[in-house]
Amino acid sequence: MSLDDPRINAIRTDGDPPGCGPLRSARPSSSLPLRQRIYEKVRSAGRISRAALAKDLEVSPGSVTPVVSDLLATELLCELEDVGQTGARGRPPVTLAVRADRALVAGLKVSDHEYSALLVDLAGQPVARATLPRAAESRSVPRLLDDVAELYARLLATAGDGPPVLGAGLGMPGMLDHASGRMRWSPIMAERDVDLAVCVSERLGIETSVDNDANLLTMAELWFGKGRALSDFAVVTIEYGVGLGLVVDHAPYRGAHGHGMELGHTKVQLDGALCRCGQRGCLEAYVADFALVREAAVALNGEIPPRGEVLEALFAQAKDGNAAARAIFDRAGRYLALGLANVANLFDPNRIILSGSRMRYDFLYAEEMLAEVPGLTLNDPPPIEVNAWDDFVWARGAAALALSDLTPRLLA
Amino acid sequence: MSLDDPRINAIRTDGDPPGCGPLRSARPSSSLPLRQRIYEKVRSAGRISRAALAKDLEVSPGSVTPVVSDLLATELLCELEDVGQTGARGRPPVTLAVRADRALVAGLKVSDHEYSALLVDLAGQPVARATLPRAAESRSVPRLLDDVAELYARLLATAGDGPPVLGAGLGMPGMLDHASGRMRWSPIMAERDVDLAVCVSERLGIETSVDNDANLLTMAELWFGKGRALSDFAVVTIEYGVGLGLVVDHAPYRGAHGHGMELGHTKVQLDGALCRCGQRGCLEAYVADFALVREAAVALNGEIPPRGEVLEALFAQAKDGNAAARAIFDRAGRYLALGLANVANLFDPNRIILSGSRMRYDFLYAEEMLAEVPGLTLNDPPPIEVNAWDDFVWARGAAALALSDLTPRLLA
DNA sequence: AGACATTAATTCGTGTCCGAAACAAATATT
DNA sequence: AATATTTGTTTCGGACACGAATTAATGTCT
Repeated sequence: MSLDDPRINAIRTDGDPPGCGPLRSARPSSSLPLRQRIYEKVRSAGRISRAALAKDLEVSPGSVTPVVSDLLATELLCELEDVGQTGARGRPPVTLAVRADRALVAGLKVSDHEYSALLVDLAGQPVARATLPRAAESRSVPRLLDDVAELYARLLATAGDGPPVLGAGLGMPGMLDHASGRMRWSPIMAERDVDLAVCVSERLGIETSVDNDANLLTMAELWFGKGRALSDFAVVTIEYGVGLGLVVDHAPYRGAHGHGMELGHTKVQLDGALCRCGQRGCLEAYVADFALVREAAVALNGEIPPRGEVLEALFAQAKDGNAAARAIFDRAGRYLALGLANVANLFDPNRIILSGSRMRYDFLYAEEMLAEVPGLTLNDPPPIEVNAWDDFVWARGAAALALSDLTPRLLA
Repeated sequence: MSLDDPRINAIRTDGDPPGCGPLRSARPSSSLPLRQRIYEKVRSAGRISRAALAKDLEVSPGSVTPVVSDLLATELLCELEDVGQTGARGRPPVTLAVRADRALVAGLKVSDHEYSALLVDLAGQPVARATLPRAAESRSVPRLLDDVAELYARLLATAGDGPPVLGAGLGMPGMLDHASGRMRWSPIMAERDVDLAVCVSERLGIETSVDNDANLLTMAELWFGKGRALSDFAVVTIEYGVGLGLVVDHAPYRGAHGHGMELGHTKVQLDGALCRCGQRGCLEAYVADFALVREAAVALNGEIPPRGEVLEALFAQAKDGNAAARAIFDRAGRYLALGLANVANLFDPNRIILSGSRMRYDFLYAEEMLAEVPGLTLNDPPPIEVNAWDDFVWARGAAALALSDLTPRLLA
């Protein structure tokens, strides 16, 4: 099989490591069956030999061979014969890779204005994408199911014939519990306490996991992004509100109740600015869109641009030297720095990743904002970096969620 | 062997469950060898039959018998024959318990004014205690080692002859990394970056683990306190500063770098009150002793009591109707509530335990302070409770640390 | 060219761990 | 006394993985 063979995962050309998924398994050695550890290691590494597998997993070579043979026989792995280029002495290793074409999983993301979807193979490579505009009045669960089914149908149509789709992940804003599959509440839905995973699984006819959007982003960073090599990190995102995802010991941490972490509603000021949640002093009330927009009228001398363009106009003014506009962003930036510092102080992560769509952090003058953080943390703060993705990150994270839930079933 | 036999752990008379240690093991099933899981389960339960062991650990009864037989043979467990009181049909179960008298571990605590130490048996029951006043000038590592050795000698003298001491735990304020055994920095020491665990192990002649004081308290709650049955909780303490300990999935979480969490230096106000750390707006700068004391002069009309009695005098005045004194405590309480709310928002724990010595939370009018928290969290806050211990909690936590580190060695 | 070193992968014997089920023991109920 | 019920033990077998010896495929050295 050649490297161009579509069955194996494509070679990345950028500096990122190949493969997908966390670089080290979450559990300590010997918790999971060797079969799963080997498969996940191959997927994570992208391409790896048996000998390297044995060394990395700290098992004897004699234990690797039969497991790999079985995985080859069931066509979950394949051998790449023409890798050549040894240069070293000794018998050249046989490179292994996952059979990416054995199955696909779908990642689905519901947001307030648009649905997006991605189909990825078992190596995590996208093979198809689709979007669907969201009708504003679509706030009921039956309607949601219709929309998701439509989105999924479009996705399958785009992909054409191919491997079977064996799992899906679905994400949306709100309080969603991945473990139970329940949606407790969502800002874009009227109902509460819905068994969303069950409903969607039945409607789509495939096993579906659900999670909230901040956790999707965290999964995207853990599986495909800058968090793959880190044991403990935090993901902060600014979209509708301020979201937070945590990774503890290479695994996503969802708290005791399974809902998300609420960085956006941590209090940064007693009796501070009013927040959408009805409380005062929330970080969101200083950093989120609505917080900036509500002050924009002053800076723009009452010339309110059409809805949806306020931030852009304000940003242009700030760059143009408008002191009031600049002051708005400055304060938001300082408060965001404070929020990040608090995350660093409370969690002591390896790194904080500001993730999401690009512009948000431009608005906040990321460089200047980040420069404030060291003055607000007791120890040296962890490296903080901005990771800008395209609009399909969320779907990518949902696909990672589906993939991580599918893997045990696939290997069983 | 009767229940009065000193070899088994004493029966608790209060409502707490018997035994010590987390009620569920941190790791998923089958990660640790069954031998260790059984021993820890017996210790955790206090008294338990083989059949119950099999059911609780989800292993077959046939797997339990040989392991227990071996543990009986090596005198790590014992059978209690006269428990009787079956009342039920069928063969009465044979109750097992750990042989508490097989060995002891020491818990040592260094603070700014006093050293305290506790000797506990393998069931976690204290068998001896000792204290040693600390000389103010004692800020060097050699002197610390001398003092700790003296403390340990006193402890052994108090205990008299008995089982061997097989391990010790040592805690002090500052940034201590349990995993590496290093003290990066401590407010009560002049040196930095000391391999403390190695030094103390050599000096005392027994295997010693180190950790910071907030984590000791967390261990105490996890092993002996209200956290035993919880999977995820936070421990907040107010002593010299404001400390935080976290338990994630039944195991203490120490962050990526092994130092403690810095709740006391999370920022609750931009450009707020000046903190000892040199930054502004830290929670500590509103809640810790020094924050209250520096405002006391105003409330006490310049009549400054002798050092060390300021808080008591201020508290008395506040209770007596002094509005200024009351305002000082009120503000501190509100900020503490804010800090607790932030912990709840960021961590989503099962519970938050305010732990430490009793008076601190009286100062802060715990009831009224706690009533503020729900107004500051997005979701319903977790139950928050005050757990008041005596002055030996820290040593107790250090002993728990030693015990948890000793167990694998003991069973090997 | 051929012996040798080196690295990769397989085979095979062994041991550990644990589950399933049959069996033995000790009690209460009928 | 017979039976039901629950606890604990024994035995067999299977799954899993280690480790040593073996086979395989290359580069290096003389």
